[in-house]
Amino acid sequence: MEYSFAALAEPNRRAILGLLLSSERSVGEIERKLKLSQPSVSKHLRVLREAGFVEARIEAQRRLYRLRPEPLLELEEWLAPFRRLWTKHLDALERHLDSPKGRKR
Amino acid sequence: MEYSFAALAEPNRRAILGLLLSSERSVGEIERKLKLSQPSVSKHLRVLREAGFVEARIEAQRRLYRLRPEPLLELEEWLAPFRRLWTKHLDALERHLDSPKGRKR
DNA sequence: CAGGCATATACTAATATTGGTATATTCCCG
DNA sequence: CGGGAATATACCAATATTAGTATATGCCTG
Repeated sequence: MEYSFAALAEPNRRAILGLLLSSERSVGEIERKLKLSQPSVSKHLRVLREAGFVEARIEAQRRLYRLRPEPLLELEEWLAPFRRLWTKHLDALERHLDSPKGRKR
Repeated sequence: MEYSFAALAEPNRRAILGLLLSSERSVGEIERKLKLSQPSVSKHLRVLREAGFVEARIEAQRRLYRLRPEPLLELEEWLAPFRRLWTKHLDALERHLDSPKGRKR
């Protein structure tokens, strides 16, 4: 969890995840699609890999990267408690939380 | 969007959002609950404010901070396309999305 | 097996982020 | 109105992140 948000803070890394959404890709493909330098792509992929967002499959000299769901799922879970903020039933919910039991002080 | 992930990358800032989940809080309350220095809290709040995650209400010398849903909602939306990665009904879902109506291209 | 392709890594310089300390600002209250 | 409380900001030092350039590694193919 700690590394997930940091990994996603970089726009190019989010772009890479977006690319991988449709299919697995080699480093070179990512490089060309996003117009990044090869070392830059490799380094971003490393961060994403260490954070668990992607994994690589080796095919000859290529590395084919694909998404891994886990960290994204955790993101989803982190987000869950905040959903009530924009849920339609906000009013009823708040009234409930403001009831004697729900209050903190 | 650009600033959202960066803002969330910092653990103390996520902790602040967590605190605000239950109710609005003054800077001093946050400071005590999270055991952070006052300037540190103010600075994190600034980042959160500029990214749209919180807003402040002034009450005498206090600033009462509370959550704003917008950036979290955007996060949710950014996440949406990735949901299919962990959805149980993946197979059925894909078949549905591949049907004439659901297709993009 | 030599050359070339695909990818990773080391190193460096530039820039950004964070925490700390000191100070400024605003407002309340006696 | 003077002092103190609550918060913000400026400044600095330490550390982290990023892109770039050069180089290393591994694996095909002729």
